[in-house]
Formats: sequence, structure tokens, C-alpha cells
Amino acid sequence: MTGIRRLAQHLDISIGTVSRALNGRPDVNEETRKRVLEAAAELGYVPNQSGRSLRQGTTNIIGFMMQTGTEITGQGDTFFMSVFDGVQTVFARHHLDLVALLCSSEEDPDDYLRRVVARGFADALILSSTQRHDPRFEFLAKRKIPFATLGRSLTDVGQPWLDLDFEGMAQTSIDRLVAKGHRRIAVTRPHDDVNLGHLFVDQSAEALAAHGLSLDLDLVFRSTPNEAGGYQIAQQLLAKKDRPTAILLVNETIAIGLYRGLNEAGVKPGRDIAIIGRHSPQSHFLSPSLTGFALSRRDLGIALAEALLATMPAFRHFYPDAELRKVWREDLIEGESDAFSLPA
Amino acid sequence: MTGIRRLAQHLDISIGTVSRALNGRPDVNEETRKRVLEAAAELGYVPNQSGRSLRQGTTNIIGFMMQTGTEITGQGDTFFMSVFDGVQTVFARHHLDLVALLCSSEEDPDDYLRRVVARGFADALILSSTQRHDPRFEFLAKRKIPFATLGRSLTDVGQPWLDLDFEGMAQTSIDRLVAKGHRRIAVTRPHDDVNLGHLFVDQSAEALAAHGLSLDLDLVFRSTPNEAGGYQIAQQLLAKKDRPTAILLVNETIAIGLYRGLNEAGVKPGRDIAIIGRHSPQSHFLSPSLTGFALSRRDLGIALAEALLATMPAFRHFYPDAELRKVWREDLIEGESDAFSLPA
DNA sequence: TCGATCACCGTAAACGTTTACGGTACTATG
DNA sequence: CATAGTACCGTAAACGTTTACGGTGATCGA
Repeated sequence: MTGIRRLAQHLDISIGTVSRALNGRPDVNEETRKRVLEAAAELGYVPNQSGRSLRQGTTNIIGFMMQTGTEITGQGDTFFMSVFDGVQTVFARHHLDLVALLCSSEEDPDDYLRRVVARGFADALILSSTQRHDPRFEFLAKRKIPFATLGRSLTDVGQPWLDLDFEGMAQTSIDRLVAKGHRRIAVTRPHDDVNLGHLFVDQSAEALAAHGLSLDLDLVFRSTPNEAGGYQIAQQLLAKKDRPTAILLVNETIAIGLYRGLNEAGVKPGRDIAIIGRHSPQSHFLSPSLTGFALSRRDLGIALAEALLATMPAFRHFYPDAELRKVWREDLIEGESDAFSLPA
Repeated sequence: MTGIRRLAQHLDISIGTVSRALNGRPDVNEETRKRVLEAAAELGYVPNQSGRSLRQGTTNIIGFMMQTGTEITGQGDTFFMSVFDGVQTVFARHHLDLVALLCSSEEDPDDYLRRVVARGFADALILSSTQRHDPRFEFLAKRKIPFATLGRSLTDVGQPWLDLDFEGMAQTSIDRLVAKGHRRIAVTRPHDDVNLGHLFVDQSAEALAAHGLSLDLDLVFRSTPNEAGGYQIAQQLLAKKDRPTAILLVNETIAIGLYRGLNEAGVKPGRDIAIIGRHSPQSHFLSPSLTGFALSRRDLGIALAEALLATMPAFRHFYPDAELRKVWREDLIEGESDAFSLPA
């Protein structure tokens, strides 16, 4: 005798009534509903998830897929932890649980996703590390699994997405640097085909063109999106005969390695080279302080969750006017790393 | 017509045989097994997890519980990602899936755990952020849920654990500093009741006592285990009239904030104060370079997973001589941050 | 008084698996 | 040839829920 049956026996009513009472169905006496809820709390009854989802075809779980090979994500634990926290505050309102689906670095992400979906793991998914062309989108769309992505892609199946405003950052940065007299400006991008790299570089080139300048392809640095990558960029930068006077960083973490590499060579940000990057908890402690873009990760998570739910029939009416696709603006925080101007 | 039934109809055999074939049961003709496997691959059949776990009472999922409030984790940026990767390489051998169970900062961890267990989410669990007294352990033991923990606790229900060698680090650090002539040595610890703080401080005091010195309680700094906490410690350190000549950092990330705070005041590590900390990907880029302890997080994850499986009846025989409880040694990497000696 | 409506509740089927049990055809053994 | 054993396979029950359906007693209107 187990689960709901035990509870029903204890109350001397049928399991159907117990289930209805717990699930807030209208056709049950308020008096008995109260008794059921009390008994459930007393006995510590929680519906078995397997039974429930087998019957309903729904799991009340939303999966956030991420790769555990850290070089790939380019974001750290704390980035996602903060985003998760925002996502969860929304999901909690609907009794949905967020779990992180961890794809090992040894497994193909597409295969992993297929497996997750086929097993009926989650009702909906959030994807990160979106590729410029991402086959996962088409797969999920075909299976009619609701999903949202953190990051745009050229693959478009109508899914909601949130993304950071890489174009805006490129535009603002270029304008700012050009106004300070810079002409040779370098940009960075991740080494792989992640979409944000394309957006950032393309917009940088466009912004430069608007000023009558062009982006020197020799000044587009690819690196792994972590501290080591930043250090490598410093080496490449220092090795250039005609060194650029400024550099744009698309990733949050490489600033740390870059600072270190430059520092070893006696090249000081804000005096010998201008740097504009993106802020993270760590970057606030760089010296000289970094000029860079910052955002509320928690708010980002909230918006992402709401965009996802707005596409799910069961929750759509809660979010009638959610923004399904949004470029998330970041604020520029002025620091010392681009403090100087060049002579005209 | 769905799932296994469709597959069976397609092959014109019974669902029982299909199931047996897929699950590697002996009483099925190898010829038909081959046909079944081929058809399954062709049709992309994957057993529905709800049906399977309802029947078997097992989910093939191992949950790694963590809190999404980032200050709580207290580890470096990609600490967990690396550990996960190690854990997964072990689990993959047994067709187990690792998911991160994310407890929102707004929910009580004990409640969350109760809910997860009652719902029958995972076959086993890994817990982090272990408290000095941790009621979760007793709860899981009573429910007979296998689990392992990343971190020791005074609560002992016989579960396997792995932990970092905080005592060893304290001992080595103190010995090293005393040999260099230091007498006033400060130590840090997390602000909350996480167990490692006690271990570290206690052992530091003991090591000092062995040298005829005592730990000044005024030199035990509590902080949030992140960059901001390190910055605060710098402020407190600088405000002391009789400033300590050395400081031990138990956390990986606070070094960054501490460096920044000291740097602002013109206090240079390795010249004006000795620092021994712990390494993370970020800390490799501090300047002057940090003297600190380092470990392979991936190996740690592997050991943790093996310890857990060694306690589960279904997998025990794969790991007959796994170390169920282990203090994980870290190697000291010499840097410049404690380079100087004091006059005798 | 009778039928209709209503509030509430019990019954049983269904979700997709796994597996105990029994059955069939074939082989081996005497 | 009879029997026992073996290899393989089909049948159906079970896991814990939810929910469509029908049933009961009470209330109400005519």
C-alpha cells in the first residue's frame, strides 16, 4: 500500500477524490479537500513523479542544457548560477522545477539532446551555447518541444530567444574609441562557431566603416573564451609590429588573462592601450579598472523564463505580452582602461 | 500505437521480447536481438523514462544538488563544471545521467531535498555545500537513498565523502610561513557554517601551537567566499593597527579581491605581506603570482562518482576497492606572493 | 409527487514499461 | 518412443498516478 492509495485508505475515501483534492479540481467538497491536504502534509505525501508524468505526459520539469566542457561555454559557474536564480523565481510560481542537463564534453550535443527528448525528460528546454547554425533547433521544432535559447542563431524556427546586445556593444565601443582618436582597433571573438562572434565582429566592421575606417582582418583575434585565451591574445598583440591602440573584448573573462599578459610586458591598460570589455564579478577587481558593459544576470534569467512560458499553451495566458525575442541592453561602466585620448 | 508497442508491431513480435532484447536479457535469440536493435536505431526508439522508472522504481539519474545563490557555492568560476565533467565520465560507463538539481536561493535546501526525494527524481544524490551539522544526511540515510558528499561534516551516517585537504593546507602553510619568520598570521574562513571553515581554522591554530604560537582570534577573518569578500578582507586588514605579516586564504576566489584591495593601498603581496591561497583558473593570472594549492577538479569528480557507485548495490562490484572517504591532497605551487622572509 | 438539476464521490481505464509465468517447439537422453 | 531438458517467446500483471464516466443522494421547481 503506497502513495496516494495509502493516503486514501487513511482518510477512508477513494483515491480519485484524493487526487482531485490535491490537484485543485472543482468537483470536490471544500471540507474534504482540507482534510486531504492536512493528511498529505502530515504523512509527507508527495505524488510520485513517474506515475504522474506517465499519465499526464508532462513532467513539470524544464531542462537547461549546458556543456560541462568549460572552454566551450565561455561562461563560468557564477554566470549561470545567477541566471538560474532568475529563471527559477519565475518557474516557482508555476510549480515547475529547473534542472541543468549536463552534456559531457565527450558526448555529441545533438545526440545528447535527442536522448533527453526521447526519454521524455522535460516539458521544455532552454539552450545555451547557440551555434551560428544550430541543428538542435530544427530537431526540437519537429518534435514540437517548446524551447527558448540564450543566444540568437541563423537557424530560425520561430523559437523565443534572448541575447545580449553584441551589436550595440560593438557600436558604442567603436564610436567611443574613434572619438578618442583611435584608428587601429582590434577585436576579439571566440575560436568556435558560436554565433555571437559573428555578430560582434560584423557590427564592429560596420561601425568602423561609418567612420570611414575599415576593420583590419589581421586584428581579429580568436581565442578560447577564458583567462588563458586572454593571455594568448596579449602575446599576439605584443608581437605585432604595428600594434593597435585599442582592443574590444567580447568575452567576460579574457580581460583577466589579457591584463596579466600586458602587465608582464609593462604595457598598461588606459595608458599604453585602450581596452573595452565586459564586466563580471571578477573583472571589478582588475586594476586599472576596466571600462566595460554590465548586466543583471538575474533579470536576464527572469526574462528568459517568461519568454519560454509565453510560448507554452499551458502558461501562455500568464504572460500575454512577454517579449519573445529581445536583445538585452547592457550599460557601459566607465573605468580607467580606456582613459586616454590619442592626438589628432 | 506508441513506443515499444509500435516497435513490436513493426517487427511482428511481442513487446516482451522487444523489451528483453533491448535490456540485454539472456533468454532471447541473438538473431532477433539484432533485428530489434536495428529497428530501434532505425525508428529512433528510446524507452520512455516515466514508464520505465515507474515499473522499475529506478530512474538512472544521479542528482547533484546545488544552490543557485552564487555566494553560497564559494568555489571558483568553473569549479563545478570541471567536477561535473569528471563525474560524468564515470557515470557514462553505466548509462547513468547526471543532472544538476538547482535549489533556488528562495527555497529551504532541506525542503527542496525532501521534495526531490519524494518525487522519486534520482536514484542517488551528490551533495555539496555541506554544513558542519547537516540534517540532509540523516534524512537521506533514513530514506535509504545512496548519496555522497563533496565535503565532510560532523553529521556522520556512514556515507562516502570526498573533501579537500584543508588540514594539510593549513599545516603546510603555517609551517612554511613560520619558517620564513612570520609570527602574526591571519586566516580566513567563510561567513557561514560550512564545515571546511572550522577544519581550516582549527588546524591552523594547532599548527601554530606546535610552533609555540597561538592564533589570534582577532586575525580570523570571515567573509563571503567571493571576490567582494576578498576586497572586504583587504579593508579590514589595512585597518588593523598591528597588521599581520601573512594571511592564509581558504577560498579560491577571494585572492582576486584581496589583491585589488591591497593594491589600491600600495601594499604589495610578496613584499609587504605574505599570501598563501588556492589556485583557480583565474588566480593564475594574478600578479605577483600567487603561492597556493592546486588540484585537478576533473580527477576529483571521477573519484567522487566512483565512491558513490561503490555504495550502490547495483554498481558496487565494479568498484571493489574504491576509496569511500578520502581527503584530497593538493599540491603547493610556489609563487611570488610569499617570497620574502622576515628578519629573525 | 415526480423529474430535473446539482454537488460530490467511487470505479476503472489508461499512460509505457518490465518481468514473472507459462507455453511451444525442438533437442538430447535413455 | 517417451521423457526430460532447453531455448525462445507471448501473455498479462504491476508500477502510481490522473481523469472520463457514471452513480448516489439531496435540493428544487412545477
